[in-house]
Amino acid sequence: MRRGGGKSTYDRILDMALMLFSEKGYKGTTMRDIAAKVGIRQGGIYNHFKNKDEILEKLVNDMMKSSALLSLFDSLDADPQSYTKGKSVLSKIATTFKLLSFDPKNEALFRLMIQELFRNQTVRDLYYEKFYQENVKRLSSIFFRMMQDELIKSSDPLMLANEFFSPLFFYQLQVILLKTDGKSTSSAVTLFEKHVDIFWESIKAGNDYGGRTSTLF
Amino acid sequence: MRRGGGKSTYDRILDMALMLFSEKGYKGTTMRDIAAKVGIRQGGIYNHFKNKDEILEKLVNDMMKSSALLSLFDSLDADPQSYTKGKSVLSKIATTFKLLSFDPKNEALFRLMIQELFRNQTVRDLYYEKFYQENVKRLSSIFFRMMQDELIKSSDPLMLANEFFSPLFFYQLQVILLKTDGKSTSSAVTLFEKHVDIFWESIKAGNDYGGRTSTLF
DNA sequence: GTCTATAGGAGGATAGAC
DNA sequence: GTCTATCCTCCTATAGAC
Repeated sequence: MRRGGGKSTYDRILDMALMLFSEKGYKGTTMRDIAAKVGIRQGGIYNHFKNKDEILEKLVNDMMKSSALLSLFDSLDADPQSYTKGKSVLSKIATTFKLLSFDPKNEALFRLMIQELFRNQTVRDLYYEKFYQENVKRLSSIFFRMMQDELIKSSDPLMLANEFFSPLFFYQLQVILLKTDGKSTSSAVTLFEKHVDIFWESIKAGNDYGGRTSTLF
Repeated sequence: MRRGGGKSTYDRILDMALMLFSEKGYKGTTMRDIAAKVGIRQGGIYNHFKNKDEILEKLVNDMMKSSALLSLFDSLDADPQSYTKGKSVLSKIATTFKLLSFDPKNEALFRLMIQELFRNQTVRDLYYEKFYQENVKRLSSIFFRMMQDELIKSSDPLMLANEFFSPLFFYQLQVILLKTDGKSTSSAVTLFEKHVDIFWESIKAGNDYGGRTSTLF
């Protein structure tokens, strides 16, 4: 560890490795590439990591602990009032997705995750349990409570969660792809809000009073 | 070319390379791996391809020409009656997505595409123009015609296309991931139909006659 | 067209001086 | 902890016999 805000070599290796892995893939990145970015010689990395795999493992394990999305869910859970607001909760979630697309660290993690999804069992398990299942479960309980409060129509909360989540994931992929090519993201960015608008209109408890959209609770 | 239905070595190299690339990634696959699967020696591949890159290029270029989804759109365009059926058109598209998840060749292409998306400019261009843009544009024109026929509510066709497409893409990813781990896909498979149900309910021209859902056409 | 053999190089990892 | 030097393995690609 170095003092004065400077990062330790260990941390710098992780940072640079993440950037390189996310750009060129794990196999496409050499220890020499990483060392060069860090500013040390290739052999120097082995003072901090046993081998290349250990760097990837450490990065993958850190993914779990740094989910800005789950933090948001936690803060929503802590505030019982939040569920009564209905659409604004969904907007907050969509906005978080949008902002994460522009966070360099999250972008790199996303790219790494996608690239290693089929090649790496650990990444796949992590994606499925901690990213997909966890987020959909959290969303599901939000929709369930909204149904209880008769804010939205009664239906399958888990299915709603899937339907709300999947476009957000997809739009984030689009934004990150556009950024990769240095293209404008302006049109893709509007998709997040529009998704919330369309989705909310389709689930909200009937403005069309007396319609077939009665809640069963 | 060999006679009698047997595939040429050239084609077998492409087939095996696609399978291996989709499992272990381009960089993670060696020429020896490919040769072993084909049943020839490593050097023999160079009688058919200049180098490893040329195999990938050929595979990538073939992706364009083999889109079962675009074939479906073409057949829909050829049948003017199809649009009047409304929901069944969407079901047909969703079912195609679902079936493609279980087509080995499509699955391999999907995996290859995802893995190379960030690493390979050509794959990225292809994904964006031929896969994303093209499909969304086709969907968009379907929704536009449905609006003209007052089958569905009036709104932005392009946005509807995005909202309809993105869950299908996402669910296909889930199915393929589950298959990768040999897990059951039964729960994921139902998502396709449920998506169509939910989506159609949210866009169809009002059953609630006289509501705020009037079409503007 | 496929084989063997090999060139040529890149990449991961270690040893030992400082 | 970082450096230099080196080892060794693995890989792509080529040359030439069959």
